[in-house]
Amino acid sequence: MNTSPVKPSLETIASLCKRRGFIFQSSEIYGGINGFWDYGPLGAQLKRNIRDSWWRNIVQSRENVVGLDASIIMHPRVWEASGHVGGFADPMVDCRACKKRYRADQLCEEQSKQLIKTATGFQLPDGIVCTACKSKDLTEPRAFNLMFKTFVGPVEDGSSVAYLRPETAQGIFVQFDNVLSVSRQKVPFGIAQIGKAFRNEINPRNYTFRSREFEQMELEFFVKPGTDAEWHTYWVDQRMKWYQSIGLPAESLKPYVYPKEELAHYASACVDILYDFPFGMQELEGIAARGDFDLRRHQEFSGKSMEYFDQETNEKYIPHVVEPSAGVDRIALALICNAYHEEWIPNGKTGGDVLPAEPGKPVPEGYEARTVMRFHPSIAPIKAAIFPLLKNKPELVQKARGIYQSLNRWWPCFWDHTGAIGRRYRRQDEIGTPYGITVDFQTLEDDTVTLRDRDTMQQERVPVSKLIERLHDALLPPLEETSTNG
RNA sequence: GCGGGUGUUGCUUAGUGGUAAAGCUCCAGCCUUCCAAGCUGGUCACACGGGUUCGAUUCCCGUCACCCGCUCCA
Repeated sequence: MNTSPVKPSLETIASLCKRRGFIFQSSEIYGGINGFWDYGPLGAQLKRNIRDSWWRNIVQSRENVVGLDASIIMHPRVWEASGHVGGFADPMVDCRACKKRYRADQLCEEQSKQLIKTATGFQLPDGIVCTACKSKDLTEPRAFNLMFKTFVGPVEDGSSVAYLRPETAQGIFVQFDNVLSVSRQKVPFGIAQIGKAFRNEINPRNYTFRSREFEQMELEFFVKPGTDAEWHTYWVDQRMKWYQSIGLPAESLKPYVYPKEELAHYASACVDILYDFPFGMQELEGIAARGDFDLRRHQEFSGKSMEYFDQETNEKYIPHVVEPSAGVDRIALALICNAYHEEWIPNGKTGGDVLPAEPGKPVPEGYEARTVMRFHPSIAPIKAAIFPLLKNKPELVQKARGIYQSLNRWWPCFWDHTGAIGRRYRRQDEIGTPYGITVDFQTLEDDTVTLRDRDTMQQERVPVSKLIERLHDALLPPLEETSTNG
């Protein structure tokens, strides 16, 4: 049932997220801080569910993938080896006349000149002009270092400089040998990690989509050289299936296959998985075949061997890697956007069908508005809400309370006894709780409750003794395909 | 970073050079035998910092944040 023909605006989404406690602005009482966001009670639970689903799919259900939790701050040489210290600091030039901005090296290259490197930074050679307006009034090249810099220890000098990791992947590469030696894995196998990463984005935008602090879920899957392409295809397929398993419809997702000229020099293939956000098709995840670039670089920079000995073929090689790298916050935002629906439902007297709400138009006579978040039950923050039909009847309240406490042991549940029952259902609709359980007078006679479905608003009577089983089945994540073990 | 817009309570809005109103939400109570009903009461706001002024939420300047477009996107 799709009842929102028109995509909600980002503002509508942000308003609901704040109102219901999914997402707040960071440091809001101080005016906020650009590029940082906090997750409220429901957002924290939603993110937890995303991480759990990913971990279950990538690590728990696969014999040949193991987990890791590396530190955020690593030895600064890690970022020299990874290329982030150099590559993350592209000097930029602004045109004072027409306000265009360029990468200094690209601007020089266009005009067949060479960017001059100085002791302190960069300098434009003579004769460089703005491509757009031909003005010579350009700013000096300014380095935008996109890594957050900090100092380890109390003394802030050059020898104590360190960086907040701009990606979690390097922690995996750096521990490759340790993990290999303790996990009894053989190529092909993977190491997975979830954690925070930090990038000093020039221009954070689109709500939480491009933030300066964000959370990644990354898998480095190590394969025998020459098998990169087939494993890359495999992981693209696996990842597309996972997105659908958490409730993103196939038609809202699109793989973007990088053409050769857009690939990094060491990569043999890269596919982004895009989601149809209110602000356009944007990436949730990138799946790259990176060859042996990372392990080889760390071998060079550390002087430690990253070679793997393949006992079956008696070969020694540095494994190649396929890297599915996903953003938790982007997935959370996609799930929220996808879940949001407004509809007009007939009130009791009128009857008739549920209508999709038309933005900006008044609710028609005989109908009332409903906002409902249609999260997939397996990722909904709250799984069930338990209500006594009336709060001034102690026997109902007591019975319902007992049911709440028994279900609460298994899932995040919500207790609500205030106001009319309809109001309580609607409240839960707006936070996407898939099930409402109501204790009424019949419950006291036959020990059944009503189980109300969020999407259809239909109710059925279920024996209290069957509730856990019913919810268990309904909330189970879809069966996921995990055939990496061959 | 550039240009445009916005900023009054949780949300949507009103309003004023003399410190602010309403609806919804929320909370408490009453009532209520299944979909935002009703009654009574209650909490909560002029983004931040300067300036002008006897007095600024209102006028001026600056800052911050968010939205849109451009730019950027390792």
